[in-house]
Amino acid sequence: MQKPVALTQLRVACSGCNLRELCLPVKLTGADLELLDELISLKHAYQRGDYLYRSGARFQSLYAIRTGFFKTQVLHEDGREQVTGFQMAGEIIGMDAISSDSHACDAIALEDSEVCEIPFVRLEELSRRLPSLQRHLHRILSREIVRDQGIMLLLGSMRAEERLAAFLLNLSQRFSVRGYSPTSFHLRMTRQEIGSYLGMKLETVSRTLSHFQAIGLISIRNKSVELNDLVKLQTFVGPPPQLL
Amino acid sequence: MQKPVALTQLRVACSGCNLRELCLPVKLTGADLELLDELISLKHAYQRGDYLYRSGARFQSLYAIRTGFFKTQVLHEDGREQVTGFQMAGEIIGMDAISSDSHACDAIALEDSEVCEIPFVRLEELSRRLPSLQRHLHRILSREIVRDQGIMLLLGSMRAEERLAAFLLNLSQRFSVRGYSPTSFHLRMTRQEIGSYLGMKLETVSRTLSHFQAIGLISIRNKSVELNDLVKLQTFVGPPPQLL
DNA sequence: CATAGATTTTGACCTACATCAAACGCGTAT
DNA sequence: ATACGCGTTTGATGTAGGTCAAAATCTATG
Repeated sequence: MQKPVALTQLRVACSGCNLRELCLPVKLTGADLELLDELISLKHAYQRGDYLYRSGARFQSLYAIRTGFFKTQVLHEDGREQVTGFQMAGEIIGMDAISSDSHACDAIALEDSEVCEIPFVRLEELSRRLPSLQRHLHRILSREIVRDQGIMLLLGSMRAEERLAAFLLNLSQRFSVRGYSPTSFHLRMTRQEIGSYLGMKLETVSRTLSHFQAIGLISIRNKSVELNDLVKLQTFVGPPPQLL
Repeated sequence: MQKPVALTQLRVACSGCNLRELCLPVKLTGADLELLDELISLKHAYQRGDYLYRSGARFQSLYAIRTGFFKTQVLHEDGREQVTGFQMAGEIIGMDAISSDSHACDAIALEDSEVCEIPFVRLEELSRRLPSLQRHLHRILSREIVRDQGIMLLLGSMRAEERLAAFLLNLSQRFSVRGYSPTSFHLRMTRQEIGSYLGMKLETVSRTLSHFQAIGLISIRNKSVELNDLVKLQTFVGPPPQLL
């Protein structure tokens, strides 16, 4: 079931990684960066559908996504699932597991992906020696908290149209930061997964996307989206005009 | 507006605090605990309605709640608000601010409260020297992430009845850990605040509570609740029986 | 302790979204 | 090429919870 194929052990380390600016090494330089390189030597490849980790599994490492796309989900014992996030290159995953030494959610590859393993005990050691790394680790943890709060706002107080608009804009922004087009991209997840993430049914996702397309806001065919008007899309995040 | 009245500077420090087991000092002993004491010397008192901090304010410290009750909320620019949590004694608040050096939410006292200020830079310094403190800080940050994921599950995939049952059980459990009755307590928040937190309108909160009372599950009068059957309440968290 | 304002409850009605169902498109295997 | 299966779209209908409104109750203040 789990297929962590150890990839090239070639030193394609942080110092040479083009995600340096986004990922864990932010602001590290020279000798400090080399110390981090030593720590993060293992790369693993995952195929679409593979689990990076499962809920309940013993916690040992954080993972930095090098390439590809993951989703994280929590399962309620009654079988209901909630997608808690979609992660892309440069993002760190697995932080929920620190609190209990075991993973609190599943992480599943949505396409063929590569991750760097970050043994957490060693990361803690190193961050004791490098204050700037320590600070950055804290920022990453905190950023996750802020992200989650944003999703609470979305789930707790937005309507379906707003949620979907916010979702598309969020993806757009993240692709943009990574040098991809902010207006044209592939959704790696199903309507069902989007729906789970946004607290709505897949049919509602589909209908709402169709509606956006009908009014010319987006063009969508299967998993390819084109955002035709980012500014107008932004106005959909917020109460309908007549209520202002 | 903000009234941080510096309280007694008497050394009512961590080492003598009865929240020691719940709060930041977990597992610290002897000399290490004294180092933490030095750091956390400032106590502040807040009255009901006071802001502990506001969204956008510069980040300097985390806060440990000594006594009282707070809520945190994020405001959407259009005025909608989402309550993101209710915090009680022994809980650490303000961690969302680490990522951007400014607070991402408001924290407001729901009753007269006291907090210990934890200057974050100094906490980082100390946690570089004390691995067990470092680990605990990471756990606290991670625990917040897990908590938020639980709320996502709640908001994204539960019905009103389930959310409210889960909410009451969560409070029950937290009071219990603190030595208070798990079956009889005061809600410090309004129906509106509960509703905001749980993603429903105050009328729905009120109706659902009335319903729980009608079937003998709880007794509620204003803000005093009595949980008459914790086990049965638990069965309300989960899909309705006919779907199993 | 009287009054005003907030909070809560309850009722009647409405709507956004869910549910159920059918048809369609597309990728993959035979 | 054909068929199977999964994901998606679209339509028809149902309902949980929202909205609006009024009454009841609580709380704070002079």
